[in-house]
Order: sequence, then C-alpha cells, then structure tokens
Amino acid sequence: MTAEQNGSGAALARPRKVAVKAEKPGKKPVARRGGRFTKSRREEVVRKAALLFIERGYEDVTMDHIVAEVGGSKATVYSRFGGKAALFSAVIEEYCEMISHELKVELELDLFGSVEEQLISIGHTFLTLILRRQTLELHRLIVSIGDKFPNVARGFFEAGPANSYKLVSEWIQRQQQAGALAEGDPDLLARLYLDMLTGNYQLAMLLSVKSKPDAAGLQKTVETAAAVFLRGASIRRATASRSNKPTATLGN
Amino acid sequence: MTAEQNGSGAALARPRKVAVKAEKPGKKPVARRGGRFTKSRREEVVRKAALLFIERGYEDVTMDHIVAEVGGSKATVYSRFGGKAALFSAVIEEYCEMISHELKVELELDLFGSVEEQLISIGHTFLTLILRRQTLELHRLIVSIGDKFPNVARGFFEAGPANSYKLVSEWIQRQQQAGALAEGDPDLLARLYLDMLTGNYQLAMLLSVKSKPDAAGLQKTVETAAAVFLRGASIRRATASRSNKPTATLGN
DNA sequence: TGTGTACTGTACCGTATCGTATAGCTTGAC
DNA sequence: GTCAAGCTATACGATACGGTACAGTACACA
Repeated sequence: MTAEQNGSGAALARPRKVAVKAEKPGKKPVARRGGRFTKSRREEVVRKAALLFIERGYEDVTMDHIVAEVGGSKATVYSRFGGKAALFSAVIEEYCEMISHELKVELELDLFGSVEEQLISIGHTFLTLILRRQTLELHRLIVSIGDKFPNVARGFFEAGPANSYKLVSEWIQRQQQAGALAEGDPDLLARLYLDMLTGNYQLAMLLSVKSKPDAAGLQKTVETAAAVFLRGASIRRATASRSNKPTATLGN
Repeated sequence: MTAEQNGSGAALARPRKVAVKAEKPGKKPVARRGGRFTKSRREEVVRKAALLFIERGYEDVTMDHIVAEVGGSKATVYSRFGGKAALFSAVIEEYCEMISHELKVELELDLFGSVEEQLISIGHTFLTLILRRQTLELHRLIVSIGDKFPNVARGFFEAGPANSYKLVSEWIQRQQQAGALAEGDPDLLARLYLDMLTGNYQLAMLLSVKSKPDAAGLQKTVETAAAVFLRGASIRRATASRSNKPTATLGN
C-alpha cells in the first residue's frame, strides 16, 4: 500500500557526492524512499519501535536504533512523534491497546467440563500468556520505567492485569450464581486465584532463576492452585468443626 | 575520628589555574579528608550507594552522585570497587545479605493463637514487609537490570522470595505434622499462599496505580486469602460430594 | 621529625546519545 | 511538465557520563 519497496529505489540515479555510493544505495536493509506518512506507516513504526523497547528496555534503545529498524529518517520520527519520551509513550500505549484486545479473545475461550476443569483451563491459558517471553519483557519494561511514564504504566495495568482480573471475576460470578462457588467478593477472589498462579514463575523467570516454564511443575502448580481455590471458595457442605475452623468470610 | 574538616584545606597554596578557586574550599556538605579505607568505611559506602541505586535506579545514578553522597573522591571509589558495574554488584549483593538476616528475624515472629490466626499474622507481616517503599524500589531495581547482573538477581531472589517461601513452608510442615493441614507439597503451598498476598498490591504500587496500601482492603485481602488457603488446604472432613468435587491432590 | 602510601579534589578525555539543521530527492496534485 | 510539501540521508552541536591522570594532602609508622 504505502509504496514500500517499490523497486525503483535500486535503479534510481542518485548523483549524490561520491559515485561509488550509488552502488551501495541503502545504508541498511530496510529500503524506504519517499512516500507519505500514512496511517499504516505509523502503525508499522509503532509496532517495530515497541518491539525494540520491549526487547532492550528504554535506556538501551537509541533513536538511531529505532530509525535503523523502521527505516526512514530521524527527522521524520522527530517531526511525527516529538522525541524519545513521546515516542515511547505513544508506542507502548498503542501496543497495550493491541494486547488488550488479544487478551480478551484468548481468555474468553469456550470453557467446558466441570468447574474444576474450567478453572484449570483458565489457569493454563493465563499462565501461558503471562510467561511468554514477550509478556515478561513488557512487564519488566513497565516496572523499570517507574514513575517516569505514569500513563504508560496505568495503560499497561488496565490492559493486562486489570483485564485478566475482570474476566476471571465474571467467571466467578457466574459460578456463584449457579451455586458452584460460595458467596464472596468475586474481584478479590479472582485476584487471589490469578496471583497464586503468577507470582512464583513470573518473578523467577524475570530474574533468570528459572529458565523454562517446565511443563510438569507448571501443571502441578495449576492443579494445586485450582484445588486449593476450589475447596477454599466452594460451597461449604460439611459442618464447621474443630479448632482450625475458618471463621473469616470470603470477603463479603 | 578521621580528621574531618580540619580546615587546613582553605589555606593551602595551590597555584593551579585560577586563584579564586582557593576561596571556595568545600564542594559539598559531606566532609571527609584523609583517613584509611577501613571496613566500616566500606560498609558506609556500600550502604549509601545501595540506597542511591534503590531510590533512583541503576542508570539514573552517576558515579559523581555516589561520590557526592558518600564523600571522598572518585579515584578511591574506582580503586576500591573497580567501576560502576562492579560497585553496583558488590553493593546490592551485600545489601541483600543484610536484608536476608532481617527477614528471618521479622518473619520468625512468635506465633500464637489458632492456625488461622497464625496464618493471618504471617500474611500481615509479609505484606507489610513487601509493600514498604524501600522493598518495592529494590524489587523494581532488580527486575529492571534484567540479565545484566545475574548474580545480583539470584542473590536477591535467594535473600527475599526464596527465604520467605522457605520460612512459610516450614510453618506449613509443622501444621501438617500436627494434623492441622492436609498433606501436600509444603513448598508449593507456601508459594501459593504468599503469592496470593503479593501479586495484586505489589504490582499496583510499583505502577503507581495504588498509592497507599489502604489498611482496610489489605486486611480484607489477608483474611480472605487465609480463609481460602485454610479451607483449601485443611484436612477434609466432609464426604466428598457433587460435581464440583475437587479431584486433584494438593501437589503430593 | 621524616617518609612512603593512600586518599582528595579536580581537570580532562573519549564516547554515546538526544535532538537539530541542511541539502537534495520523491511524490502527488494540478 | 511543474511545483510545493514532505521525506531521506547525514552531519553536527550540545551535553552527560564513565573512567583516568595528576598534583597536592593527610596519616601511619618509624
């Protein structure tokens, strides 16, 4: 669409300064000459720049890196985005909106089977998503920028964690209405369940203490978490008993 | 002890370049002149530099900042630590060892009361520790350095999370031996409980989505988490029933 | 009191990086 | 074809920072 790689670049006569230069027309593999800054072009820049930031962190990505990656010229990037900080904000915010939609699709999987099976399925989907390399690096990036980009941090929280909590909360409400789970604040219960899954693996992988998610341990974690949660939050059917009887409610 | 600010500096004849310079002898409030690099002096440097890194992050602390903060000269810091990266490693590793000991003391509080009361007490102690500004910023720092300082990351993990998991795991084992909790992998159960508490608040505060821990919500979180955990992991006493009957074991 | 070692204070170097300026080329509208 | 607007390529300024050099000073010890 945007006249990318329209081939003419290779043959164009460009009597620049040195004749030799004409034989090595591109300084970089990304060939882009001319063309207006269309919407799709902007999306391309956003996507590529976002990946760069996510892979290498804010400080370790220079504007020259970005230009080399997306093609075009530095001047254009500055005129279109305004500077490194502004580019970063725009880029990560738009990226978060993208994953927000993906997340809804991924976690809204058609669930079937018993309550426990559904819960395990939710856990697996969630953990798999959370432990993807790209998700981890995005998490690292957002945490590391601290309070420098509050809008970016908030956008990430809404797009990622808050979204996940909300989806699981809605599932819990449905189970409560169906009588499969005891009453209790569904938002809080959703947080507890997802956090149970997340904490250990996520931090260990961010810190390179664990290299791989290791399927067996992950399976065990999800199953145990689901079992604990389900017993803990399910309808009480036995008479309360002995000294270790829980007295607190489930956050009503 | 170390002849600080003995004033003679003002009178020294140093025909450097500009004579005016001699009239503004002290560049900074931290007065330190002479004195050997004793062990306590090293500890002072480590402590102050660590706080700087924790407060402002690796990239945003310059060697000049550090020297200004700890006093002395740049040359000494370089000769004693070897450079910024080495200083950072040494400083954060030693700092982690310090908090490792503190953690053991803090979490080894004399516990009393019912199992649930003990669990709630553990939860409160842990959450309070985790949500301290300094702990959060240390966490941010370690996550943000990524794979650049693997030893630092590992040291932090051992000193913080791994330590906490271990202490709670031991408590769980004691409860299991006393028959108050069902059998099941105590390490895994400890992780699940602590992660339940951590996730939500920690990330929200790191991202400035929540400003304060807000005592009421925190209380509710701990109590609900304890209730869910306790019901989920306690000895089954009712006959298993209906369709939502948990079938998984607790990670044996 | 004299001497060597270690520390201080500061200037300086090299490099990296953000951001701007400039000159020429491409494109799309007329 | 002509032309204005926008893009490319590149050079360059300004600044910041890690690290080193060096002259001078303080302290330990004899």
